[in-house]
Amino acid sequence: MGKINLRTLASQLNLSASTVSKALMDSHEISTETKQRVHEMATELNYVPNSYASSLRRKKSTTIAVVLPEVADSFFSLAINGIESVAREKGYHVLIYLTHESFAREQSILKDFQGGRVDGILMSVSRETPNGDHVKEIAAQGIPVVFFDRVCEEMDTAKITTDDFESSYKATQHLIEQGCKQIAYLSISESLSISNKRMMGYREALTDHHIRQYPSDIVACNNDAEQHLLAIKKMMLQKRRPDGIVASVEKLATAVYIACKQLGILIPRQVKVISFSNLETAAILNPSLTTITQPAFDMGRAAATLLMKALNKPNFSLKQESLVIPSVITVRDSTAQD
Amino acid sequence: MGKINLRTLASQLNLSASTVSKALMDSHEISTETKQRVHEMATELNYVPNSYASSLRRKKSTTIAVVLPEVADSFFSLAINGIESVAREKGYHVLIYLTHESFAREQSILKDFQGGRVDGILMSVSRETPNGDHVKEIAAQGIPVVFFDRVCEEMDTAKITTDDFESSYKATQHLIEQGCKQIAYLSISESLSISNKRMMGYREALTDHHIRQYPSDIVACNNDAEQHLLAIKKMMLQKRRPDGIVASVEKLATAVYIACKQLGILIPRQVKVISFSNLETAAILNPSLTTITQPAFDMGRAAATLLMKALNKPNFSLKQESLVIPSVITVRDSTAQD
DNA sequence: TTTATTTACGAAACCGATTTCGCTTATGAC
DNA sequence: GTCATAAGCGAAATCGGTTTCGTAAATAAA
Repeated sequence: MGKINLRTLASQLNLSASTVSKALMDSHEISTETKQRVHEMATELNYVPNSYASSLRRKKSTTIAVVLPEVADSFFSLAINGIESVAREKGYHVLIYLTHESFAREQSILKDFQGGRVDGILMSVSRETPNGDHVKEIAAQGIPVVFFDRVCEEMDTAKITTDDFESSYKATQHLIEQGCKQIAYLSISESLSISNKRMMGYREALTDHHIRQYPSDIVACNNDAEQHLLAIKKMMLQKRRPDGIVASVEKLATAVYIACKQLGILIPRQVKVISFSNLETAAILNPSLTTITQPAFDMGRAAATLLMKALNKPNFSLKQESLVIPSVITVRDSTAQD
Repeated sequence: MGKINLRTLASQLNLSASTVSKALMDSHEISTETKQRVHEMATELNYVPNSYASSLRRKKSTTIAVVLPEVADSFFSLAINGIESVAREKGYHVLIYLTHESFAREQSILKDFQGGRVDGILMSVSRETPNGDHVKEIAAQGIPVVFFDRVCEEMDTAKITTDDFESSYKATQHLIEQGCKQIAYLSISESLSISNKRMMGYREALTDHHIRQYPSDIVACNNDAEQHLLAIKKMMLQKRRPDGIVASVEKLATAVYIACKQLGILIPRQVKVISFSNLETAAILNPSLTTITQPAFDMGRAAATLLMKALNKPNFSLKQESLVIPSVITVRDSTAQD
């Protein structure tokens, strides 16, 4: 039953395979009545075309890849939702690859794409990724790539980001307005553009408000969760303890909360916290968390939409198509004044 | 450059395509030196085999599908992590499909699998799914299916679940021990086995402790987030307001928190809350949330591992391979006594 | 020395849908 | 009535690995 292909279907109809194929593709070469007959028989026999044969012949797979560090993160899971929603609209399949922040994995994943497995790629690079050589290699094969959030600056293709610098600036400014005198920045990577842009926004805000900067106020959290917690605790136990913290990603905000809870440090009385975050629970945390909410779903949608354009419009270039969607700061209790 | 295939590679080596193919597959038919030469040339020319050609001929794609309701949920995202970790180990690719709780989508997704796109399927059915007919149809084509968490009871295949009944029983019992007299259960579906099993555990605990049950204590939350919130608020505003709540999924716990916040109802003083949840923020919520933590990552791993076995061991049957991994209750402040 | 077997490789079929090209018949133009 | 065109369909090539089968040379068995 489950083994009927184009040829067996054709023989049932006393037609040739080519005719049936054309009929199913609604070719003008085929008469309306034949198309009718073909469709009826196809549904009757429950014919489903073999996707690999089709992909092989047409050299396209209606499949896109999403390459990202992890999925257990509100930003990424929402972005995937956005991506999937447009992929489904357009009849595309979505392959998901997790790098777990490993550059080596990212490389081997991209390498595999040279086999034609996917028509296009959406990606958010790993924390370790030092450059875009591996991406350039497959882009050179004519496979379109759209970055979202964590981009490769050097690559000349579409990038969907949020206003990292500006929102980080505003976040820092908010802390200053709330009375913070010594503000720490929790970074996730030295090489990641978003981390650096957010750091620049933070720095510029400090400079503009004539607040002195200490190297120890920038804490690198480029390892696993346990290391983050240790680094944060260490920071909170030093003599010059910060009274404000800008966390560059969601994970670090929860780490700060846990660290403060363990150390008995009160938020926001002793330290105020603001974070880039898409946590659904932000409003019900103890205390509720002031967030810089990134437009995760929309970024996913925008990235996927651009990729679809690149795939379906022959001479559409991604080069000039970068897009910045602003984040929204939602003030809550974690940055409240006494 | 990026267009070299087996034949061009072969011609560079003055060998036939078949020889090169066998050499790359490490066939015993080929001499060691020839294999050496082939491999060297392959890496030099950066040869990557076309995955569709291979899949077509071998009738297998080293690709599995994961079909689930959504990804913006801690349980599912952690499960995906588990799945992906074993898929990667075994060299499998992972296609992700989101049903968004729609049965129609689930059907059309499964239908497409009849085209041979995937070798096996991991799935967690939608809230609406009334039966397993659509799954049976593709299982009948010889494609192995493993369910995780939200299973189709009627299907005779492997199912990875947690101890829904028992942990729900214990959760309810915990509320009773903490002094609750009227306990509500928030359901997500009438048809979903996990929702019903959890409800049965809840009921049996009430019965065993001689607590009278009212129909209004079981609140169906089978719609979108706004509807959940409304239903919960309505429940909390009725005369017989519950003093304890068992939430069957994570989403509903956050809805309860938000509802209580909006209504000025205090947790745990006025109502105690326990929920099935994998929220990383459970410990830092206000108040911290008592959870039934499901072994999400391990369930994903177990499901994927079984599927791999089914795919690679010819006469391995999934029928007797169901597995129950227990959940862990972590008591926190949301169920504290005064 | 002859026959049997192994080794190492190539030619060609194959997977199943798509697409080019060609052929026949019907229709239209003049 | 003749020639051009279009409509409708089929044969066969094609996509690029994989696999079967065959063959020549080398080695072993007799």
